[in-house]
Amino acid sequence: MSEERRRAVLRAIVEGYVSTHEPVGSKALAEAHTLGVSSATIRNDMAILEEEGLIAQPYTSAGRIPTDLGYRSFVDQLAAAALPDAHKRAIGTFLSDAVDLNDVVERSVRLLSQLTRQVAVVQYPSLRESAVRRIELVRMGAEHALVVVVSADARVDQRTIALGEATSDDAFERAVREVNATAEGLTGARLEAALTMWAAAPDQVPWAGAVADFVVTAARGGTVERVVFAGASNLARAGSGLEAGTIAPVLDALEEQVVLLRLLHEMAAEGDDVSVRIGAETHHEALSRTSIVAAAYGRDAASLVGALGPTRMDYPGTMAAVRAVARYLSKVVEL
Amino acid sequence: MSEERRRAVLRAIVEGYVSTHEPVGSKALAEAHTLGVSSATIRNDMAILEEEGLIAQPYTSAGRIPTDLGYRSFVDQLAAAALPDAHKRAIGTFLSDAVDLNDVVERSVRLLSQLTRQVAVVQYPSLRESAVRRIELVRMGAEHALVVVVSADARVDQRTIALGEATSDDAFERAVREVNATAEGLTGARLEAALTMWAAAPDQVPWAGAVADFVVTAARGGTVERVVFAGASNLARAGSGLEAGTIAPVLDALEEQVVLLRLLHEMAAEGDDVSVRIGAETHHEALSRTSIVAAAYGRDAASLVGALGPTRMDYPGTMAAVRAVARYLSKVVEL
DNA sequence: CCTGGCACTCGAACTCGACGAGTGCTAATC
DNA sequence: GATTAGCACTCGTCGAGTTCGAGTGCCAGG
Repeated sequence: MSEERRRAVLRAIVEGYVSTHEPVGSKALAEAHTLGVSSATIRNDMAILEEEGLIAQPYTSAGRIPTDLGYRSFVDQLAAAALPDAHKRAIGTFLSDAVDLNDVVERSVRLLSQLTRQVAVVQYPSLRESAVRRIELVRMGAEHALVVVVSADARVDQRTIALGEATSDDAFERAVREVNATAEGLTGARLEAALTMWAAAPDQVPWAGAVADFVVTAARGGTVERVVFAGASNLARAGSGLEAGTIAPVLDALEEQVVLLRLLHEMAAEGDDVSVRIGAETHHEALSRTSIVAAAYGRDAASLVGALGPTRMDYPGTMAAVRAVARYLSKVVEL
Repeated sequence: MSEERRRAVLRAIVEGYVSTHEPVGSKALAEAHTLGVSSATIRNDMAILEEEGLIAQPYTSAGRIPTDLGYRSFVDQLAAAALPDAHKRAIGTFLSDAVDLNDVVERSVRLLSQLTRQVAVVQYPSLRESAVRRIELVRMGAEHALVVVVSADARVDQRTIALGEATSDDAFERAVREVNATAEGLTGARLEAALTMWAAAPDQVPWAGAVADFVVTAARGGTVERVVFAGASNLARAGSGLEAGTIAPVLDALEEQVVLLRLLHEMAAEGDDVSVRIGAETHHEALSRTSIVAAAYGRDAASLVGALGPTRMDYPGTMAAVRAVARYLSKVVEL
């Protein structure tokens, strides 16, 4: 039954290449004697694996390295690995005393980058519709004001608006009282209707429309999606395996957010426990030499945590760490 | 008067090296005939400059490159350069429609990284003591609550606190009313006194102390200092001039914040319009191959914007861009 | 189906020499 | 005294040539 041994050969090649960063040859594999066959046999298996497109030779007489497809096959056959105890403890102590959402996200991303030695990525929890709890308006200079909306699910959104023309203190205070009275406790369509009516009142302040608009979008689930990352230096560190030229585009992609967000959304749609994109599977030029391991967390599993690194990464370890951090984040965020 | 010409030679070497990234020799300099003397004369000048420690040879028979000291001397003699019109326009359009403080900072840092083609750094405006305008408490699950403090100067601070034990809705609502009545409009010592008294009241909720503490720190000027950066890819891009191994430590330093903040503080203390640290002047191993150009902005010029790049950077251009962005930021933030 | 053996391939690493950019020094010139 | 022209010298870069060996594919025998 050589089929099974071929899988083992592939696994050995992936593991060997990941740890040494060098093409692995049949002889070395035979001498590791975990396979129990001679190098010649391994060579035959290799020839078949190569034909199947799972491994490749950088040049004629070198050892083999896995292709994207090879990693894929390897990953698909992977049983969930356990996370080292030390790491489990790290997660507990690291995240337990976070003081607010920002802090939770910040700590998570740092932690994950340290556990995986990759670039860690955390998407801010995506938010559901929520009732308005309190609206605050604060003057900034003569012509602007800051609108702060606190939602019932403990979120705070803020935005500056232009007042357009001078507004008396009285009118200002009245607007604050009124908008609170109008919006408090409402959601969705009813909120929108109430606010539109309020803004349209005959002697209303001219900037009431702007306030109403913002309150509605804030209640609808916040303003924009954001992802934060940490551990960028892991890309550049010696032995990351990324050539000098390929790291700048990756950093760009990370900062650009848009690309990354789309990719994370796609991965969320796959619905697996932990989802992996390898090399070209990211469908993005800049990331064609990197892989992403991501897992959903939070209410409705609507947001993602992930780790990004060279295709030649430690998949089992990374997957375990990402999974664990995602679970822990879920606990914290679902409060 | 050869002293003056020697300065010109140094300037030419710096400019040449910055633009070509290659050591510049006496012959090339003579042929550019902006100096009007022969290569032999230039060689003599070079020998003196080398003795003064302003330039160095990578190896015996190569051209010269400026040392940190050489750049320093070059920078100190620099007259303020004008910013290209195109860049001025860019600043206007880029920053004009920011919707809140985060947005302003985010846009600024992006913009500056594009203008300078370096890593841009913006420290969040540091904050002064300010009166409390409104305190909001939102329950999160059974055991936690979020405290939101809106200050009179349009800042919003938030933090989760543990409730310790079950609190009835009535007690919760009463606490909100009371703490607002107690704190509104107050600052500093009076605020602290009022809140301590409130928290110490006989039948007070057990978590009143935590709320009081946080409100006081929030009013005192916010929680922590933060700096954001953008354009990290500029470090890695081909021709940045940083060797492969030196960029990981720089990225680490950027993410670590602490180092960077300390450095920025030191630079702020110098009080110049635009302040420059070159190479080893940063007093930090990881940054010993990079320079930082920074300028203060905001009320009391208490926060900094800056650009960080290889010591071999375009100082006049970078300084002009940093200065311009700092001015613009001041306008926006001082509203 | 596995294994030992063997001829072959091809990149890495090294040596070698030609080349030339750049230098420092000296003596002549303004 | 400052500048210049000339010249011998240094030393890194570049390309060609060479060796070395890891790794391969294939074949014949178990």
